Amino acid sequence: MNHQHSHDKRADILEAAHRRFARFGLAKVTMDEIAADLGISKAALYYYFPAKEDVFRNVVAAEQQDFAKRIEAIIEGDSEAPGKLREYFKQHLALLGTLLDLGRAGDSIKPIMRDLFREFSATETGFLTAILSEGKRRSEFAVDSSEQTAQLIQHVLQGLRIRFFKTMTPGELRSADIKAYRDEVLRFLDILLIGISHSRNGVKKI
Amino acid sequence: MNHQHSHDKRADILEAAHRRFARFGLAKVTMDEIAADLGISKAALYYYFPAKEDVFRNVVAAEQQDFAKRIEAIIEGDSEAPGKLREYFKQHLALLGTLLDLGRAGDSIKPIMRDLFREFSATETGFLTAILSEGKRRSEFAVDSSEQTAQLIQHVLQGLRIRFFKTMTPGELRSADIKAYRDEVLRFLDILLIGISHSRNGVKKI
DNA sequence: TCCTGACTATTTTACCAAAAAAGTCGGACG
DNA sequence: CGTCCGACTTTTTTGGTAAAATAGTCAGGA
Repeated sequence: MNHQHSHDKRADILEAAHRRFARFGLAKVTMDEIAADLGISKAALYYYFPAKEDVFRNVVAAEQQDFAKRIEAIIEGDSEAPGKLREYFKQHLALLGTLLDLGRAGDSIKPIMRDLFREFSATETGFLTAILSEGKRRSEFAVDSSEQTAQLIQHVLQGLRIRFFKTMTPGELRSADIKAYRDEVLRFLDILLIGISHSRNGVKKI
Repeated sequence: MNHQHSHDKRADILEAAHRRFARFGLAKVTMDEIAADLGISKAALYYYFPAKEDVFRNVVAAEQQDFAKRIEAIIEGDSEAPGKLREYFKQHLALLGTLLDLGRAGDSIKPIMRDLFREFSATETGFLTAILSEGKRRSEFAVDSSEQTAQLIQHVLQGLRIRFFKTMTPGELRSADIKAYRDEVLRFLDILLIGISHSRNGVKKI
């Protein structure tokens, strides 16, 4: 919208805040520190943002919007629906990696992150529904309800994510653990792709 | 097994404790109350159980063992593997319903429940692996690794469960919500059964 | 062996005061 | 006017402590 040469001050603040949040987490970053990083006073921050939480939300929302942009591009593309679903999963995992840093330092942050994810989940369901619907239209997927299936996929991803971080957060999470998580998500994707593929047979629903 | 404590006094205690725990949760039940229910002194409880937590663990473990018995019977049975997997899911949901009551009153209980579930998860993976392996042997299922797939299934179930209670526990959970959860698990089962069915085609793994 | 009453040890709760951080405001400066 | 600061007020977190509640122990009795 307004990126002329003059640095958008809000963007600067968001960037500085992002660095701090990624390193220490919401609770362990003070507004004074962010202000000091930028060489301005805390009061200046409050000129641009009404609250600390608002700064944090904007940092996360920015990442989510980048993700949304990438997914929209994928949906617009002309590959087949299964390929799009694969791409979606790939981007989803990338987003998670980015948000991983912001989400540390638990407890005080949890309700906020929950909010952020809940709001964004509607968007994600929309994307998944779009991909599934297209696949259905093109006879690449066979699903009863694209909406319902999209929601199931999202809930499984969310569930695996929550489960993962619930069992891992004690102690820093090693990249090996993250890889295990990635692998499991991709294994789910494989089963899912067959499970919703159009050319099914041999299984009777009871 | 038990000629230490002759009669079923332990069972009596477990039963009384179960009633209390199911109604109020671990944190809101005192040993004095359980003892009073049985008309004995608190010290008597400590004759049979070394700690309050141990009583709780035994209550939960009893339910899990009942579940294990039922699953073993199912595995021994002679139905087809997909049917066994369906039965497994059905029993799994039933177990969850039973444990639901015990698991209320959060925070103090969480690490204990986590322990209980974690220990039991090895058993559950074993059951799932057995069902999947049999299906594979009988050419009813096509899975690369029964073990890995069993683990994935279990993690998805665990994830959906955690996700569900994480988003629902504020406020009492209504039976309508539980039904939504059940439906989602069963929808996952449908996709899973197709996804691992032997007669797959038309989808290339990339 | 099974249990009790009376004990001790530990955990939870309530409270408060001090410190830290969030958030506000009148006014300066270009 | 839009941008920012210093000084201010308000809210939240922290730390410490005492009382209450509850877990857990023990010597001994039936």
